[in-house]
Amino acid sequence: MSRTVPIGTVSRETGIKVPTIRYYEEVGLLPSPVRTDSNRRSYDAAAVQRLRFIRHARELGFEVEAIRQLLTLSDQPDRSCAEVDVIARSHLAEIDEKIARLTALRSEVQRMVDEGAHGRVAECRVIEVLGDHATCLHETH
Amino acid sequence: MSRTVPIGTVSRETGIKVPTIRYYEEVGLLPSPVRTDSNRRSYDAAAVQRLRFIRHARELGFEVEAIRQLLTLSDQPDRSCAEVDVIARSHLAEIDEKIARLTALRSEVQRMVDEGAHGRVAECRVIEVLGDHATCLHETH
DNA sequence: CCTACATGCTCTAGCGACTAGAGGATCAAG
DNA sequence: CTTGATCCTCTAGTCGCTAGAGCATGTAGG
Repeated sequence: MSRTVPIGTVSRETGIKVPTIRYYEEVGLLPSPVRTDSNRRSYDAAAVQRLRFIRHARELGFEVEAIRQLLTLSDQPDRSCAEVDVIARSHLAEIDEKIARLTALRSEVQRMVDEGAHGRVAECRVIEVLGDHATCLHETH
Repeated sequence: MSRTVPIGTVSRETGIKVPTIRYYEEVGLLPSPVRTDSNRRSYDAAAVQRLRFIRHARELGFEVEAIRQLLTLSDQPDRSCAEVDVIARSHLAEIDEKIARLTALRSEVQRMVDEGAHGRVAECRVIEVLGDHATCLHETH
């Protein structure tokens, strides 16, 4: 029927390393593919698509568990949409928090660089700055 | 001379868990403190300050290795400022990249939520969206 | 003074999400 | 037919912790 390809090709096409693909299979993100006579994994287009999805989701910060949930839901697309929405929304909140923290960090480090930059002073401010001031982030987690 | 306190107190004061403090000692972020007669760690104010620095730096996304560098430099504050500056600047670049990726992610997931939200369609778009579109981030790392 | 119980110690093992390497089989090209 | 790339399984390592076992101390109440 449709062409199937070996794991190295899939790796090249998806940008996911070979051992990582095997790892995804092991932890149940990717169904075990058919094997050739000589026991080699052989993937079809659907598997490649699924891996592409996994890759993007990982790149975008989803944890493997969240991806597993999304994939499970999408595999049985009935009572799914609402649940997917919940997962996506909670992830959205996470993202917003990460961005907020990183933005705070940015200005903190920027200040370090700015203040440290005029170079003369024997004692650099960096440690003080991080030791004393970064209190604004204390209860953010 | 100055009062020294046990590890539990330090933990409470810094918000770092006891095993984590011992871990930081093990990996060389924190010098081994003096011990009491009964072999218990006893920390002075400097150690607490150093731990506070470590905590903030970790919270702000510095890796342990970067923190080690910063602390090493600040321990010998001569030829240090320029180097600290280099480290801080390279971290600044990292942060900017992270923020950029997360912002892209945010709109991606937002779109997922928006498009998925009108609920009727039996087949949710989420997987497609992540599988096909997120290509904008491909070569960013 | 004795008993609880909290706190400390060391040591080992586990987590997530990979990554690297050993040691061996198989394939495709020259 | 040999070379080199690719594949297989398996084990162990990475980072930054975290949890637990099993034991030794410290502190407070009765």
